[in-house]
Amino acid sequence: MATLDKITPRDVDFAKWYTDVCLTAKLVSYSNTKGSMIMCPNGYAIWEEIQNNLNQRIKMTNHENVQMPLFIPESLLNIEKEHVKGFAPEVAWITYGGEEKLDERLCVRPTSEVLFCEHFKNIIKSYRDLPKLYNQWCTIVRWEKSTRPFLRSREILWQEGHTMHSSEQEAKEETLRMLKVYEDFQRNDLALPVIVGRKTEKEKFAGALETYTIEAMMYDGVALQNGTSHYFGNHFAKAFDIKFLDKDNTYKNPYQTSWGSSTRMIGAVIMTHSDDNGLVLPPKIAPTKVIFIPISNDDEIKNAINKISDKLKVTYKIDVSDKSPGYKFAEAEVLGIPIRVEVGMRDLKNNEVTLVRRDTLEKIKVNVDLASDKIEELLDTIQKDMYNRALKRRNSMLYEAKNYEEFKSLALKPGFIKINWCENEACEEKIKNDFGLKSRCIIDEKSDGNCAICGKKGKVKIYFGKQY
RNA sequence: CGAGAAGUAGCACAAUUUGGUAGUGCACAUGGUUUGGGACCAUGGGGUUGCAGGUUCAAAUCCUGUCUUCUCGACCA
Repeated sequence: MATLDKITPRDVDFAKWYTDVCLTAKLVSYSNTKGSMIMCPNGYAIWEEIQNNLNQRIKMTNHENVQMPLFIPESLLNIEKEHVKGFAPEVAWITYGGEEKLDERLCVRPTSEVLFCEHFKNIIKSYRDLPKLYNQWCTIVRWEKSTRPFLRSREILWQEGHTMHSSEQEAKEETLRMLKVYEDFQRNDLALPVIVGRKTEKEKFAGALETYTIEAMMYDGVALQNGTSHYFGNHFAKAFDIKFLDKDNTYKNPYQTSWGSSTRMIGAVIMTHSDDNGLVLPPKIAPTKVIFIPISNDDEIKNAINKISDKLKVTYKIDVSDKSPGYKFAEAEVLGIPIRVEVGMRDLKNNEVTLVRRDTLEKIKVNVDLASDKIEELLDTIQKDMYNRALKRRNSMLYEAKNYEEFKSLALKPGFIKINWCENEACEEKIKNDFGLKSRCIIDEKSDGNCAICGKKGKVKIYFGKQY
């Protein structure tokens, strides 16, 4: 049964608090291979909720799920030069099959662009075959040097969409459409007030022409990149010789996109919403929305619970273990269950039960007959309140700098700094060297002033911030 | 990958300095009494001290290597 260890307070040691929450809520367990975590039932159930919600959105936008191979032959990976250059330092290689050394090394996919391209080459012949809108849920491997549960691992659970289009414009629209899908999902379901924009040349995906990103700000003001959507143009198509016969009876190379999001989103949810008592889950992705805690074994209590739960349309649990009520309260909080219902004789004398919100720990007494309606209403309220609270906190850590001096005075504060930028990489580099901050994303393709770093003409508005 | 720290039962720690064959609390199991914020009593089970070598009559303890975790840096769609 559950062991509830003390969680290091969030404001004492944020990093320790984070791992304490992950372990105490039994989301993950360390394995004996660095960077490969065991996702325990509590953690995996959250991932399943995320998958269900996001998968539905992916299907609604007409994408089809497929499953591609785990391995990429070295020669295949090498076809697109920029792409290899970006990924080569972090791929894992298979060099032996059983006892035999392989003639050609196999790379464990760090992302699947080349696999999809190789396949698209075979299945795309005509403009009638386009667009191809594929997605897959899978694991990938990137040999990261330092790892942390959910935030950075070597083995990553994610989804990756890969699409091909007959026109540049359609592909660009797809890139932005999926960015919007991620944004809506993260705002509405994960209650994360994300910042959305374009990555700089320096920060974009290896091989992409444009990379768009979903940036979330954690409780401590540090950024977490929570999903990306890439526009590739047709240079992978050219490199892989993917072509289709268009209406005008000429061969053309299709235009490509890809987009991905991973279990890192769970890390973002934890680092945005959780507290010193443990996990706080947004109701929409909480595997269990409601837990009933009978204070004693009286039949009257059981009856009241059944009466309420029978009417509930959301997933619930009844804690019938023989732990003390106080222990059950604490455990429900560690697990982040949005609402717990305390059912005891004292309240039942007035035909009432007590609802306790996980997000605020507020206790609300309600009539037994009205409880189920009230619970479902309260779940919506909690979802909204969690978003608004996170939004308020994030906004309090957004700054703007007009010049280098202002930037310098803000650089050590937790949060993001917005500036006008000339789009010169030297300025981006300078901020990184001077303050250790990297560009998050370009949020406006126009500027309203000079570059805060060099003072030359500004071209765009961009956020800078520290990242996980 | 560089610098630093740690690893003893599920968890937190003791025994390491001075080598002598591992202990406490919580958790776990059984029975009973309890139950509105981490219950109580009784009994019981659980360890090749991360792993591999070495030194020694003898290693949790000393030495070497290695793995994992944590912190800072570098790296990182």
